Parts: sequence; C-alpha cells; structure tokens
Amino acid sequence: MGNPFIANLSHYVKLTGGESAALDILLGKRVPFGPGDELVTPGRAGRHCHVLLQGQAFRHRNLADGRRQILLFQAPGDVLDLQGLFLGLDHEVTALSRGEMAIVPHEAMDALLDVNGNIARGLWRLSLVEAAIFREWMVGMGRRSAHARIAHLLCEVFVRLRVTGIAQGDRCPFPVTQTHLSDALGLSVVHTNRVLQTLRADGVADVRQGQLVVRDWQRLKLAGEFDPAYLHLAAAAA
Amino acid sequence: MGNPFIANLSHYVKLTGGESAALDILLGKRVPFGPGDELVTPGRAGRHCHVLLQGQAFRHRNLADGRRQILLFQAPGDVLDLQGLFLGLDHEVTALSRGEMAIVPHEAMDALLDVNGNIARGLWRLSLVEAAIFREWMVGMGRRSAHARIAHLLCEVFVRLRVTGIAQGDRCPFPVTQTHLSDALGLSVVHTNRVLQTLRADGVADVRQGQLVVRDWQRLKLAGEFDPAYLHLAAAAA
DNA sequence: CGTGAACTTGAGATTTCTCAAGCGGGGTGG
DNA sequence: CCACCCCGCTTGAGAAATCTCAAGTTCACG
Repeated sequence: MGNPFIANLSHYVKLTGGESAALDILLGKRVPFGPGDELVTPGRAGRHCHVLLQGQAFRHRNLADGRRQILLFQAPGDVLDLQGLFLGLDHEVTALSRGEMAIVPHEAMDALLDVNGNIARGLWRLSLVEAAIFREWMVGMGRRSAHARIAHLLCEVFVRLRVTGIAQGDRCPFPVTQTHLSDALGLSVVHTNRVLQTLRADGVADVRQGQLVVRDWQRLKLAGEFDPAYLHLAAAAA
Repeated sequence: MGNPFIANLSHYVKLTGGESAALDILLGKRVPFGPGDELVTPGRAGRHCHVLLQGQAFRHRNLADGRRQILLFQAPGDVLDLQGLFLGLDHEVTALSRGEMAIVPHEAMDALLDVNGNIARGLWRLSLVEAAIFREWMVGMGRRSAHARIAHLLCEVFVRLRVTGIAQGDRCPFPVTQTHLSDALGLSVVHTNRVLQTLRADGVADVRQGQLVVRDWQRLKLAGEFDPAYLHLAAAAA
C-alpha cells in the first residue's frame, strides 16, 4: 500500500511511474495531527494545499450563531483544499482522528500542473467528483427524509472508506459524534439519535464508538436510495 | 456586449485578445431553444459541452417517484455541463425561457485546453465556483429556515444576473414558478407560497410574472444572511 | 369565453425541533 | 485508587415548522 493520494487519483486518471514518483516527491513535507485539530482555515491556509494521508477529517462552515454545516467527510488520499489553489477558501477543515497530512506549496503544485496535463486533469476530475458529492447531499437535504438521509450518508461513507482500503469486512472506522452527523445532515442531535436507534434496532447499521458497522447492506442501500454512480469511481476506465 | 461566456470567464481569469477570439470560434455552433426544452440530459449529452448564451435554465435531478431537486439556476455565459468533459453527467438541464446555447464538441474543447493552460485554469475555476454555490445551498438547506433560504436564493439570483448585465435597476427576469423555487429549496409549494407572500407584504422582494423585484436589498440580504463572497466574483483580480 | 397551469387559502397531520433532564463511561486530580 | 466531571448518548414531552390534502381563484392564452 503506497501513497493513498496516488491511489485516489488513480481512480480518475491513469498515472505513469514517473508521474507517481513526481507526486510522491510533491507530498514530501508531512505533518501529524490529532482529533479536533483545525487542519485548514481560510485565514491560516496560506499558499499551500493540504493532502490527507492518514486519518479522517471533515470540511465545514460555521455560522455566526454557532450553527454549523458539515460539507464533506474526508478520507485518506483526499485533497482538503484544492479550491485554495485557485480561489480562496470559504470554509474550514477539522480532524476527526489522529492522522497525517502532506503540505504542498502552491508554487510546486502549479509548476507540476503546468508541465503535466494528465495530472491536472486528474485533479480537475477530483474536484468534479467532490461537486457531485455536494449535489447528492443537496438532493438528500432537499428531498429525502431524515431516515433516508442518514442511511444514504452511511452508505457513502462506507463505500468511500472501503475504496481507500480502510474498511474491514462489514465495518469501518468512523470517529464521529451524533452531533457531527446532525450537522452534516441538517438535523437536530435528538432526532439523529432516534433515527440511528431505529437503524440499529432494525439490524441495518450501527454507528457506535467511532465505528460504522453495516449489518444489512441491501436494506441500508434501499433505505438511503443509494446509487454509487455519483461517486464516479470507475472514471479512470473512460 | 460581446460573448457572455467570455465575459463570464473573464471574471475568473485574464484573457488575451487571441484567447477571446479562439473562444468565440469555439462557440461557433449555436442553437435556439424554448421554455421547458431539455437542454442537456445524461443520455443525450453525447460528446459535447453546452454553453448558455441567452436565456435562463436550471440544473436538476429527478428522483424515481417524481420528487425533484433543482441544483443550480444558470445564467447566460454559464457552461451547463463542464462535468461532462471529464466524468459523465448525473443530472439534467432544462430551459426556463427562450434562449440560445452553443454546442462545443469535446475534442475541440480538449484541444484548446491542451494548448492553453490559462483557459484551462479559467474553466477549472468556473467549476470551483459552481461547487462553492453548491456548498452555500447545502448550508441553506441544512441550517437555514425557509424564510432565510428563500431570501438567500433571491439574493444569489439577483447578484448573478446583475453581473451578467441582465438586471435592470432593482429587478431582473426570473421566469420560475413557485414549484421551481420549492424544488430548489427543498420546500413544499404551499409553504414557499406563504413565505413569498410575507416577503412581498413586508416590501422586501417580489417574485411575480417571471420577474424578481428587489424592493429592499438591505433587508433581503439580512433575511437571507447573504454574503456574496462565495461567488468569488473578484477572483480575476488575484 | 373556455381551459389549464399557476397561485392562493384553509385546516388538520407529520416531521422534526427545542427544552429539560437523566445516564454512562473515560479521564483526571486528589 | 477513587470520586468527580465532562462529554456524548438517551429519553420524555410539548412546541414549532413545514407538509399534505383539498378546494377555490386568477390569469394568460387559444
């Protein structure tokens, strides 16, 4: 198991040995972090991209009065702030677990993108997949019940973590509190708790002690109207 | 007033005269359309990008049982399916009004992007801004009341249409039904109707007969917690 | 005029929220 | 080593936002 970022990118574009090597060098500078650490903030972002290599994190926006919307859960291999390369960040990233990330200066990134259109396209695709996930969440928050929304999120998390090789059998680490889940889904903690209990009682899925256990994948998919197409995991084949 | 696509792209990257000319040629093939026309569908998308030049449209996903989620309202100058260049579409685009769009073969697009990194970056930025809008809608649907959500949407539409030069004074064409609005915001038509009435009665804003009238911009912004930063309209300056 | 789509209104039903309180486990200071 | 405390989980119950159903109205258009 090599560099998870390279593995991730490889889902969306074919990389040569030389390109992988270049990316490995690009991700040379690495720093460890712990749960709750703010990995990226609009202010402190500076001129760097951050690539998650180990552990989990989440992107979120905080509103003035304490409300929070979680926008995405991040898995190893994800770039946390690709947007920052071109636009300036409008949200932040916080760690869920211990882990490690690489810090890449924008100049180095830029230089590589300039000479290598293949990698540039891969990263562009990465940002398009991210947008596809946002759209799917919009559908959920706009048009799905709390029950379906939660089931859908659990499906997504499980599939994405399985792809990174983090899942083991029917379970994967998912170190979130019920508060995280409610802020991701636009629900209150109380209601999230109650829905999770029904999923648990029905033997469908169980989120507990930082771990997601999928007890009945078929029923979970059904409950969440989950169709993994939007994750575009087969795009590299195209 | 030249090509609205070039004007749009210019917000995000500086274009030379030669580049503008190349883009103008790229958008050579144009077709008219009428309200309700399906401009882009996953099936019929083929190997083309579609660029809106005149009129308005909306991106949406339809669920099995008739539920619909509108993902974005499109203004002249927008690329309707940039994603299709790299990933395959997972939603469709329908026209709101009469108008005109350009149809660009993927090969021509690809060829231009290969030789011109500046335009490639501009388009990449365009897709990042789109993602930023998605995130903002997520925040709205997850954490804002129906009242704030509607106000926020009206702010966004007004600002974006004003940038394209379509707005006139305090009003702009916005040919949507209340059903469109509810499907964009994740509300029922009845509730949308009632909230619109309060905005109207309070002299804040008025959506009627295909037109949005902003009667009190300050209060509308306030009601929607609207901060246009996420539209990144000043990015070209960077 | 006739018609259909869009808008509006009323009223009861649901979902989801808020407030409030109790429980439980892990971490820490004494 | 134990008691305490905090955070996260759970439960109960009333409140609020929003939905659904159903019917009436308006308006543009043929």
